[in-house]
Amino acid sequence: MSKGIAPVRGMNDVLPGQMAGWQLLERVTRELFSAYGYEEMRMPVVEHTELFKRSIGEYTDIVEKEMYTFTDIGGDSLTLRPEATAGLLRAAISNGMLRGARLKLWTAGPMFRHEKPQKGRYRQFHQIDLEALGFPGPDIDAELIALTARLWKRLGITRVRLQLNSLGTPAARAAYREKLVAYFQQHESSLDVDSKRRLGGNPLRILDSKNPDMRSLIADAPSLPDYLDEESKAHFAQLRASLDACGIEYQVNPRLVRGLDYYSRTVFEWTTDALGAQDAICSGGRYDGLVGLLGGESTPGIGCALGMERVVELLGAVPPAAGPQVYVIVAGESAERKALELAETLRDSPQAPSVHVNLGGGSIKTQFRRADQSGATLALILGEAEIERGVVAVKPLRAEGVQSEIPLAEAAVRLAGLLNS
RNA sequence: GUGGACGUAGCUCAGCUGGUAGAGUCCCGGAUUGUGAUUCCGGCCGUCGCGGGUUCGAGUCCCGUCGUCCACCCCA
Repeated sequence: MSKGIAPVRGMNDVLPGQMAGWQLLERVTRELFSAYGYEEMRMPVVEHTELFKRSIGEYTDIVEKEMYTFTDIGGDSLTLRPEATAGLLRAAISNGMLRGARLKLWTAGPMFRHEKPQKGRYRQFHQIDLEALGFPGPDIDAELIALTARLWKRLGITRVRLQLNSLGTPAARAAYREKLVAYFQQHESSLDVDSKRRLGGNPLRILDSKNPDMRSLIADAPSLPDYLDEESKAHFAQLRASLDACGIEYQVNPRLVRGLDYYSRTVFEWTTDALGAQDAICSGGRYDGLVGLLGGESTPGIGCALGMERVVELLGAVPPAAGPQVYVIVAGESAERKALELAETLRDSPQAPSVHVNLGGGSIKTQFRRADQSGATLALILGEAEIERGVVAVKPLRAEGVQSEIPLAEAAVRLAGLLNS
């Protein structure tokens, strides 16, 4: 045996036993998104590096130190997407989908960020992403949030909390940022190491600090809501009124800022107390300037992304898919061919039951154990004795009942009767 | 990127102050001729994460490295 090859750090295999949760999430989101009028689309996993620099922001953690960037054979700088919004907008622009249109779109797939792996944080992770383009008002903001709230309900997830904030227009945000930097510079000596670093890059993130020593300093800092422009205030008030009307609980958190530069006005984040430190399961916001920034006709937009690994973790134990309806036990090598033939005949029949044939041999005892473990409703036993008489033995595995025999020629119909009873 | 804990059969783990690896489970076979639980018997499975060092001798001590987990950081 030669030496094994390890998986790439932070990149996980999803094994058959874990798929039930993923499939449940995928099925429920697909149905729900469609019901709200969102259409699916798919984009490449690789984009030009410039796309992410321009959208996410050159001085964000993601762009500065977390991107999988490489030069391809043609000499282009390409990057494995660290998030979905930029690529989706690029695709909408590239394909001429905007032109004043109102679009509701969703996509899902792997994203890549070179972070230190931790529970709920992986280097390849999966997001489901929703984007609504061309809707300026707070109505879409409210509907999008209502959709996510309904998603948790459908999935049976209860330990979640919604936080909400408005960052205002880029101009208002910039003005606030200046005030904030000035304030923290005055108190630079009391800043911790992380906050000093953030002061130059993303000073708003200082507000998010978990360091208790910073609490009083942060409490006295200029507050973002005081610097909001009138239109943003009105937008936010209408959003809140709509959420109230829909009975969606939320908490306004003036210190909720996002790590991506493109957000404006509404930002929101769903968190849970059930996952440890990586507690954000879905977050997003409005990005009215982003389409223009990427070279498209100025179009308002709002979107959000949910982390599939994290949500699947919250689902807990999802019952596995049902086993086959029948399991064919092959008594003796001489019956192998006939067993395959029988299975194919059954699959050809109008009833088309799900059939597993025992493959790879094994004693009768072992085959019965496999039949039991497969979850099959009925076991069929086919051996030389049965073949000679033109029958197959049938034994119920789940319900009480005795073993019987049915003619091979009528197998499909007779089995259908037994399975329906 | 920083700090801490951990890394022994496919899986869950035991292995005290260093003496040359063990249990349960899983899988396979058997316990009267072709029948799933349980029980019993037998079989299969390990370069003790990897690489150095100390020692007569290391799974057990030291260093490094890789990985996992937790927190910081970041974020979905």
